[in-house]
Amino acid sequence: MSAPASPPPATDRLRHKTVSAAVTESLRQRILNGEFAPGIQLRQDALAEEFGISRIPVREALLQLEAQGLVRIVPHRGAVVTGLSVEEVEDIFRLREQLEPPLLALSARRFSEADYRRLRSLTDGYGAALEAGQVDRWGELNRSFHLDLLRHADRPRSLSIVSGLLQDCDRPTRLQLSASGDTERADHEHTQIVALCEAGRINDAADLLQAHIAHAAVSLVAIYRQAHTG
Amino acid sequence: MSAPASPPPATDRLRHKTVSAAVTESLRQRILNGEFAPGIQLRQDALAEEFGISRIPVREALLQLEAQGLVRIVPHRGAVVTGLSVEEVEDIFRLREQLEPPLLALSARRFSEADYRRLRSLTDGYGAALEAGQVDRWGELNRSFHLDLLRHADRPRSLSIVSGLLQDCDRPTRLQLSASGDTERADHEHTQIVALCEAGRINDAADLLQAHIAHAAVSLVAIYRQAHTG
DNA sequence: CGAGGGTAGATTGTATCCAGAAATGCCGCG
DNA sequence: CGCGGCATTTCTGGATACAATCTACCCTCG
Repeated sequence: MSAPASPPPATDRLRHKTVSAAVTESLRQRILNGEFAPGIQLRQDALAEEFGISRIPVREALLQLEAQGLVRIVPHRGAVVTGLSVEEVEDIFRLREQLEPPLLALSARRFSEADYRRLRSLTDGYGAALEAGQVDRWGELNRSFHLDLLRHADRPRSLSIVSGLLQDCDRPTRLQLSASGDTERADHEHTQIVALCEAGRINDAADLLQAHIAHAAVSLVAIYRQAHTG
Repeated sequence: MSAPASPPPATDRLRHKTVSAAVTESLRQRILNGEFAPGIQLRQDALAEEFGISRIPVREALLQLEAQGLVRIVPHRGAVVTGLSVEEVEDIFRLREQLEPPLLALSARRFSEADYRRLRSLTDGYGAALEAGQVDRWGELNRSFHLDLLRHADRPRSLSIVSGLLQDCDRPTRLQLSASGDTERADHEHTQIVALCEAGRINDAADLLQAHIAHAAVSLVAIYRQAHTG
């Protein structure tokens, strides 16, 4: 679409440093948004023409996406968008249950007033996005919230892993949003976790976080299983 | 592949499907072996000339390595080999302590006689590599052993994460090998873990695995800290 | 003599082009 | 009428060439 025909405009509003990075981000968003469903084959030529660029940045973007696990590249056969099996979804949520609560316990002790303000603004935006029905917005806010909760845990590798898990949760979670109605509970739990941290009840906050993840897991797995069997 | 002298032996005996994959593997091995030390800048042109290929596969290889966390690419400034800080090493071992034992408990119940044979052959090769002083061989064997222990846990994402953790342990662990002498204990612990599994004492095996990882962690962190302060 | 700017070199990022492999369709044969 | 081999066609992988950017050195000016 939108035949660019203008090299200087700095890749529209994406003022990324390189075209590769911009394409990577764009494709990532589109995959997470479901515009590219699992199983879809991404052809380099078509994408390059659509972006108005050469195939080289597209190939590098696909390489990065493969490393993130969003696509799978088979030699000489191209890149296909990956889907998550029920087992993978269960595994991801189990890992989150196992990893996030102890990290929260470490992180919560170092929260400053600015951190609490930021967390509250995220929960507020979360509720607003819910009412406005902005599903894609919600996913990004949820991920930011959970990562912000653990920000001060000072465990770089753990945070990197959790960040990847959250990204992979993001896709199927949007299915849940459209189908299920327990997003208000999630919102309430988010708010309560922050309140417990601020009250110094860190262990209770960690327990609630675990329960929060478990809640999301059960409803999501149920929906996911239903979608795959029906 | 037409021009350069000898097409097939270009990437030694690595008969990978694509040149990119071959270069990726070769560079990965060299970084893990310490041939490319942290902080070293990898220049695309030099690598391309050395391999007798163009820069394109080199770029794609560097992209993949960046995704694996082995190098860091800064736009217009090239790729530098990353090093692990003491905090990262501690974090990685803590994650292994947390993740591997429960996975072993799940996996051990499904071990077949063939699995035990394979595990024993790995521990045997491990000891042989120790005596022969083949440090690089040891790293690969150690990683294979730990992954084989968890192979039947049926947790795809967990295994993928642990695999990454093991790879990152590999580099600093080789420092430990040259300096410390407690590799025999590691070998003994490996053997004992397998024996406990075979005896059906799965919980004991999981406990020993955790202790095994903790042992490696304390000696490695000590050496690592010493190397970084001195 | 030191600091700032400018130019030249090197290095990365991107586009265009060619070769090889895989999928597809067609034709001939059983 | 169905199946297998073969040619075409399409797509990806790689090489070469060009443009943009950063770095480093040197020259000039205060």
